Amino acid sequence: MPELPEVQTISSQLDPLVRGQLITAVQVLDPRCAEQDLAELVGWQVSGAQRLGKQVGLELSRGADRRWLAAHLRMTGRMLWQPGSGPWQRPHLRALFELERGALLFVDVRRFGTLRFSSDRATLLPAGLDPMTRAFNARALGKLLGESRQELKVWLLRQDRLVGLGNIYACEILHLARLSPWRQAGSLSTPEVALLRRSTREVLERAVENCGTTFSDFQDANGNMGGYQRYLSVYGREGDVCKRCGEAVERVVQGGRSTFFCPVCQPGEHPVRQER
DNA sequence: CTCGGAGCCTGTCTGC
DNA sequence: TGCAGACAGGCTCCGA
Repeated sequence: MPELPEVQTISSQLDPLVRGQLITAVQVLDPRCAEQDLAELVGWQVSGAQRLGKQVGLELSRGADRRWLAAHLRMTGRMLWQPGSGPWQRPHLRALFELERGALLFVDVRRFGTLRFSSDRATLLPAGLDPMTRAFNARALGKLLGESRQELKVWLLRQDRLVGLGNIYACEILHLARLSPWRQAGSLSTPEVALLRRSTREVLERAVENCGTTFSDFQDANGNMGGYQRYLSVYGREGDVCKRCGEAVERVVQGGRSTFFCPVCQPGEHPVRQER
Protein backbone atom coordinates (compact mmCIF):
# COMPACT_ATOMS: atom_id res chain seq x y z
CA MET A 1 0.00 0.00 0.00
CA PRO A 2 1.94 2.97 -1.18
CA GLU A 3 2.20 5.67 1.44
CA LEU A 4 4.65 8.56 1.53
CA PRO A 5 7.87 6.51 1.73
CA GLU A 6 6.85 4.20 -1.09
CA VAL A 7 5.81 7.07 -3.35
CA GLN A 8 9.02 8.92 -2.47
CA THR A 9 11.00 5.82 -3.41
CA ILE A 10 9.32 5.47 -6.78
CA SER A 11 9.59 9.18 -7.57
CA SER A 12 13.28 9.35 -6.66
CA GLN A 13 14.04 6.29 -8.75
CA LEU A 14 12.06 7.51 -11.74
CA ASP A 15 13.56 10.99 -11.81
CA PRO A 16 16.92 10.10 -13.41
CA LEU A 17 15.34 7.39 -15.54
CA VAL A 18 12.76 9.53 -17.32
CA ARG A 19 14.28 13.00 -17.15
CA GLY A 20 14.67 14.76 -20.49
CA GLN A 21 12.70 12.25 -22.55
CA LEU A 22 9.83 13.01 -24.88
CA ILE A 23 6.52 11.24 -24.49
CA THR A 24 6.18 9.61 -27.89
CA ALA A 25 2.95 7.66 -27.38
CA VAL A 26 0.29 7.06 -24.77
CA GLN A 27 -1.96 4.05 -24.49
CA VAL A 28 -4.89 3.90 -22.09
CA LEU A 29 -5.99 0.31 -21.59
CA ASP A 30 -8.45 1.01 -18.79
CA PRO A 31 -10.37 4.22 -19.48
CA ARG A 32 -11.53 4.34 -15.89
CA CYS A 33 -8.05 5.22 -14.64
CA ALA A 34 -8.16 8.70 -16.17
CA GLU A 35 -10.95 11.18 -16.77
CA GLN A 36 -8.84 13.34 -19.04
CA ASP A 37 -7.48 12.44 -22.45
CA LEU A 38 -3.94 11.36 -21.67
CA ALA A 39 -3.10 11.34 -25.38
CA GLU A 40 -2.80 15.12 -25.02
CA LEU A 41 0.54 14.50 -23.34
CA VAL A 42 2.18 13.12 -26.47
CA GLY A 43 4.93 15.50 -27.54
CA TRP A 44 5.59 16.80 -24.02
CA GLN A 45 8.99 16.34 -22.48
CA VAL A 46 9.48 14.90 -19.02
CA SER A 47 11.62 17.31 -17.05
CA GLY A 48 11.60 15.34 -13.82
CA ALA A 49 9.76 13.14 -11.35
CA GLN A 50 8.83 14.18 -7.85
CA ARG A 51 6.48 13.13 -5.12
CA LEU A 52 3.26 15.16 -4.93
CA GLY A 53 1.79 14.22 -1.58
CA LYS A 54 0.98 10.54 -1.95
CA GLN A 55 1.16 10.72 -5.72
CA VAL A 56 3.98 10.12 -8.17
CA GLY A 57 4.35 13.37 -10.10
CA LEU A 58 5.92 13.93 -13.48
CA GLU A 59 6.83 17.45 -14.45
CA LEU A 60 6.29 18.01 -18.17
CA SER A 61 7.33 20.83 -20.44
CA ARG A 62 6.70 21.92 -23.99
CA GLY A 63 8.40 25.15 -24.85
CA ALA A 64 7.52 27.55 -22.07
CA ASP A 65 4.45 25.54 -21.05
CA ARG A 66 4.43 23.34 -17.98
CA ARG A 67 2.21 20.50 -16.96
CA TRP A 68 2.20 18.00 -14.15
CA LEU A 69 0.98 14.44 -14.36
CA ALA A 70 -0.02 12.89 -11.04
CA ALA A 71 -0.37 9.15 -10.57
CA HIS A 72 -2.27 8.19 -7.45
CA LEU A 73 -1.45 4.58 -6.68
CA ARG A 74 -4.08 4.09 -3.97
CA MET A 75 -3.88 0.47 -2.89
CA THR A 76 -2.18 -1.60 -5.52
CA GLY A 77 -0.98 0.85 -8.13
CA ARG A 78 2.54 0.73 -9.50
CA MET A 79 4.61 2.95 -11.75
CA LEU A 80 7.14 0.74 -13.45
CA TRP A 81 9.98 1.79 -15.68
CA GLN A 82 10.75 -0.57 -18.55
CA PRO A 83 13.83 0.32 -20.59
CA GLY A 84 14.11 -0.51 -24.26
CA SER A 85 11.39 -0.88 -26.83
CA GLY A 86 8.09 -2.69 -26.64
CA PRO A 87 5.83 -4.39 -26.93
CA TRP A 88 5.07 -4.02 -23.23
CA GLN A 89 2.59 -6.39 -21.77
CA ARG A 90 1.84 -7.28 -18.24
CA PRO A 91 -1.19 -8.24 -16.19
CA HIS A 92 -3.33 -5.34 -14.94
CA LEU A 93 -1.63 -2.82 -17.18
CA ARG A 94 -3.93 0.23 -17.17
CA ALA A 95 -1.94 2.87 -19.03
CA LEU A 96 1.35 3.13 -20.83
CA PHE A 97 3.58 6.13 -21.57
CA GLU A 98 6.14 5.45 -24.25
CA LEU A 99 9.28 7.54 -23.92
CA GLU A 100 12.33 7.68 -26.12
CA ARG A 101 14.33 5.08 -24.21
CA GLY A 102 11.63 2.97 -22.62
CA ALA A 103 8.15 3.11 -21.16
CA LEU A 104 6.38 4.01 -17.97
CA LEU A 105 3.77 1.41 -17.09
CA PHE A 106 0.87 2.22 -14.82
CA VAL A 107 -0.15 -1.15 -13.40
CA ASP A 108 -2.98 -1.56 -10.90
CA VAL A 109 -4.65 -4.79 -9.86
CA ARG A 110 -7.59 -3.28 -8.07
CA ARG A 111 -8.15 -0.28 -10.28
CA PHE A 112 -8.41 2.29 -7.50
CA GLY A 113 -5.47 4.21 -8.91
CA THR A 114 -5.94 7.33 -11.02
CA LEU A 115 -3.98 9.48 -13.44
CA ARG A 116 -4.62 13.16 -13.96
CA PHE A 117 -2.73 16.18 -15.18
CA SER A 118 -2.87 19.91 -14.77
CA SER A 119 -0.97 23.00 -15.73
CA ASP A 120 -1.34 24.11 -12.13
CA ARG A 121 0.75 21.97 -9.80
CA ALA A 122 -1.08 23.23 -6.74
CA THR A 123 -4.40 21.75 -7.87
CA LEU A 124 -2.84 18.29 -7.80
CA LEU A 125 -1.55 18.64 -4.26
CA PRO A 126 -3.66 17.55 -1.31
CA ALA A 127 -4.53 20.23 1.21
CA GLY A 128 -2.58 18.83 4.14
CA LEU A 129 0.89 19.61 5.44
CA ASP A 130 3.69 17.44 4.07
CA PRO A 131 5.55 15.93 7.03
CA MET A 132 8.84 15.84 5.12
CA THR A 133 8.96 19.61 4.70
CA ARG A 134 10.53 22.16 7.02
CA ALA A 135 7.11 23.60 7.66
CA PHE A 136 6.27 20.45 9.58
CA ASN A 137 7.32 21.63 13.01
CA ALA A 138 5.79 21.14 16.42
CA ARG A 139 3.98 24.43 16.37
CA ALA A 140 2.40 23.73 12.99
CA LEU A 141 1.41 20.23 14.04
CA GLY A 142 -0.09 21.52 17.26
CA LYS A 143 -2.09 24.08 15.35
CA LEU A 144 -3.38 21.43 12.95
CA LEU A 145 -4.38 19.12 15.78
CA GLY A 146 -6.24 22.06 17.24
CA GLU A 147 -9.17 21.00 19.31
CA SER A 148 -10.09 18.03 17.18
CA ARG A 149 -11.89 15.37 19.11
CA GLN A 150 -11.16 12.79 16.48
CA GLU A 151 -9.25 9.73 17.57
CA LEU A 152 -5.55 10.31 16.99
CA LYS A 153 -5.01 7.35 14.65
CA VAL A 154 -7.99 8.31 12.52
CA TRP A 155 -6.78 11.91 12.49
CA LEU A 156 -3.33 10.91 11.23
CA LEU A 157 -4.91 9.37 8.14
CA ARG A 158 -6.60 12.60 7.12
CA GLN A 159 -4.91 13.86 3.98
CA ASP A 160 -6.44 17.30 4.47
CA ARG A 161 -4.37 17.63 7.66
CA LEU A 162 -1.17 15.66 7.08
CA VAL A 163 -0.26 14.30 3.69
CA GLY A 164 1.24 10.91 3.12
CA LEU A 165 0.40 8.71 6.07
CA GLY A 166 -1.54 5.51 5.62
CA ASN A 167 -2.50 2.71 7.92
CA ILE A 168 0.95 1.16 8.24
CA TYR A 169 2.89 4.27 9.18
CA ALA A 170 0.14 5.75 11.34
CA CYS A 171 0.31 2.62 13.50
CA GLU A 172 4.10 2.62 13.58
CA ILE A 173 4.36 6.30 14.45
CA LEU A 174 1.95 6.02 17.36
CA HIS A 175 3.79 3.01 18.71
CA LEU A 176 7.13 4.80 18.54
CA ALA A 177 5.60 7.83 20.25
CA ARG A 178 3.94 5.60 22.88
CA LEU A 179 0.64 7.32 22.21
CA SER A 180 -2.69 5.57 22.34
CA PRO A 181 -4.51 5.52 18.99
CA TRP A 182 -7.70 6.45 20.87
CA ARG A 183 -6.43 9.68 22.35
CA GLN A 184 -8.38 12.68 21.18
CA ALA A 185 -6.21 14.42 18.62
CA GLY A 186 -6.64 17.83 20.21
CA SER A 187 -5.83 16.58 23.70
CA LEU A 188 -2.08 16.21 23.22
CA SER A 189 0.15 18.23 25.51
CA THR A 190 2.91 20.37 24.04
CA PRO A 191 5.58 17.74 24.80
CA GLU A 192 3.38 15.06 23.27
CA VAL A 193 2.92 17.08 20.09
CA ALA A 194 6.70 17.46 19.86
CA LEU A 195 7.10 13.74 20.42
CA LEU A 196 4.54 12.94 17.73
CA ARG A 197 6.31 15.20 15.28
CA ARG A 198 9.68 13.63 16.05
CA SER A 199 8.30 10.10 15.77
CA THR A 200 6.58 10.88 12.47
CA ARG A 201 9.81 12.12 10.95
CA GLU A 202 11.85 9.26 12.37
CA VAL A 203 9.55 6.56 11.03
CA LEU A 204 9.15 8.17 7.62
CA GLU A 205 12.86 8.90 7.20
CA ARG A 206 13.88 5.38 8.07
CA ALA A 207 11.21 4.00 5.76
CA VAL A 208 12.44 6.18 2.91
CA GLU A 209 16.02 5.04 3.59
CA ASN A 210 14.80 1.48 3.26
CA CYS A 211 12.81 2.11 0.09
CA GLY A 212 9.45 1.68 1.75
CA THR A 213 7.50 -1.27 3.06
CA THR A 214 6.41 -4.23 1.02
CA PHE A 215 3.62 -5.82 2.98
CA SER A 216 1.81 -7.50 0.14
CA ASP A 217 1.83 -5.46 -3.03
CA PHE A 218 4.33 -2.66 -3.14
CA GLN A 219 7.00 -2.64 -5.83
CA ASP A 220 9.29 0.24 -6.63
CA ALA A 221 9.88 1.73 -10.07
CA ASN A 222 12.12 -1.20 -10.98
CA GLY A 223 9.79 -3.88 -9.67
CA ASN A 224 11.76 -4.50 -6.47
CA MET A 225 10.42 -4.88 -2.93
CA GLY A 226 10.90 -2.35 -0.16
CA GLY A 227 12.99 -3.08 2.91
CA TYR A 228 11.20 -1.44 5.82
CA GLN A 229 8.95 -4.40 6.67
CA ARG A 230 11.69 -5.83 8.88
CA TYR A 231 11.47 -2.72 11.04
CA LEU A 232 7.72 -2.87 11.57
CA SER A 233 6.96 -2.78 15.28
CA VAL A 234 3.23 -3.39 15.34
CA TYR A 235 1.64 -3.34 11.88
CA GLY A 236 0.60 -6.81 10.79
CA ARG A 237 2.02 -8.31 14.00
CA GLU A 238 -1.13 -9.18 15.95
CA GLY A 239 -0.28 -11.71 18.65
CA ASP A 240 3.47 -11.31 18.18
CA VAL A 241 5.48 -9.78 20.98
CA CYS A 242 6.08 -6.06 21.11
CA LYS A 243 9.72 -5.53 20.23
CA ARG A 244 10.03 -2.99 23.03
CA CYS A 245 8.27 -4.56 26.00
CA GLY A 246 7.40 -8.14 25.10
CA GLU A 247 3.64 -7.76 25.46
CA ALA A 248 1.44 -9.22 22.72
CA VAL A 249 0.56 -6.77 19.97
CA GLU A 250 -3.19 -6.29 19.58
CA ARG A 251 -5.42 -5.42 16.66
CA VAL A 252 -8.67 -3.50 16.99
CA VAL A 253 -10.86 -2.12 14.22
CA GLN A 254 -10.90 1.66 14.39
CA GLY A 255 -12.70 3.78 11.83
CA GLY A 256 -13.24 0.69 9.73
CA ARG A 257 -9.56 -0.23 9.56
CA SER A 258 -7.18 -2.33 11.55
CA THR A 259 -5.22 -0.56 14.24
CA PHE A 260 -2.22 -2.44 15.60
CA PHE A 261 -0.84 -1.33 18.93
CA CYS A 262 0.88 -2.44 22.11
CA PRO A 263 -1.45 -2.11 25.11
CA VAL A 264 1.51 -1.65 27.47
CA CYS A 265 3.58 0.84 25.49
CA GLN A 266 0.51 2.73 24.37
CA PRO A 267 -1.73 2.76 27.42
CA GLY A 268 -5.14 4.33 27.34
CA GLU A 269 -8.81 3.63 27.05
CA HIS A 270 -9.83 1.73 23.98
CA PRO A 271 -12.91 -0.13 22.83
CA VAL A 272 -13.23 -3.83 23.41
CA ARG A 273 -11.71 -6.00 20.79
CA GLN A 274 -13.94 -6.32 17.77
CA GLU A 275 -14.00 -8.96 15.13
CA ARG A 276 -13.52 -8.08 11.54
C1' DC B 1 -18.75 21.99 10.48
C1' DT B 2 -17.77 16.86 12.06
C1' DC B 3 -18.31 12.05 11.94
C1' DG B 4 -19.38 7.29 10.47
C1' DG B 5 -20.40 4.12 7.04
C1' DA B 6 -20.96 2.41 2.19
C1' DG B 7 -18.90 1.70 -2.05
C1' DC B 8 -15.27 1.15 -5.27
C1' DC B 9 -12.15 -3.16 -6.83
C1' DT B 10 -9.96 -7.97 -7.15
C1' DG B 11 -6.54 -11.46 -5.47
C1' DT B 12 -5.90 -14.19 -1.52
C1' DC B 13 -7.13 -16.44 2.48
C1' DT B 14 -10.41 -18.87 5.69
C1' DG B 15 -13.99 -21.83 6.96
C1' DC B 16 -17.69 -24.87 5.98
C1' DT C 1 -11.84 -30.36 -3.08
C1' DG C 2 -14.79 -26.51 -4.01
C1' DC C 3 -17.07 -22.60 -3.17
C1' DA C 4 -18.84 -18.58 -0.63
C1' DG C 5 -17.62 -15.00 2.05
C1' DA C 6 -14.30 -12.15 4.52
C1' DC C 7 -10.52 -9.26 4.10
C1' DA C 8 -7.01 -5.79 2.65
C1' DG C 9 -7.45 -0.07 2.69
C1' DG C 10 -7.03 5.11 0.17
C1' DC C 11 -10.33 7.92 -1.07
C1' DT C 12 -14.98 9.97 -2.25
C1' DC C 13 -19.61 10.44 -1.44
C1' DC C 14 -23.65 10.74 1.33
C1' DG C 15 -26.54 11.21 5.29
C1' DA C 16 -27.01 12.21 10.24
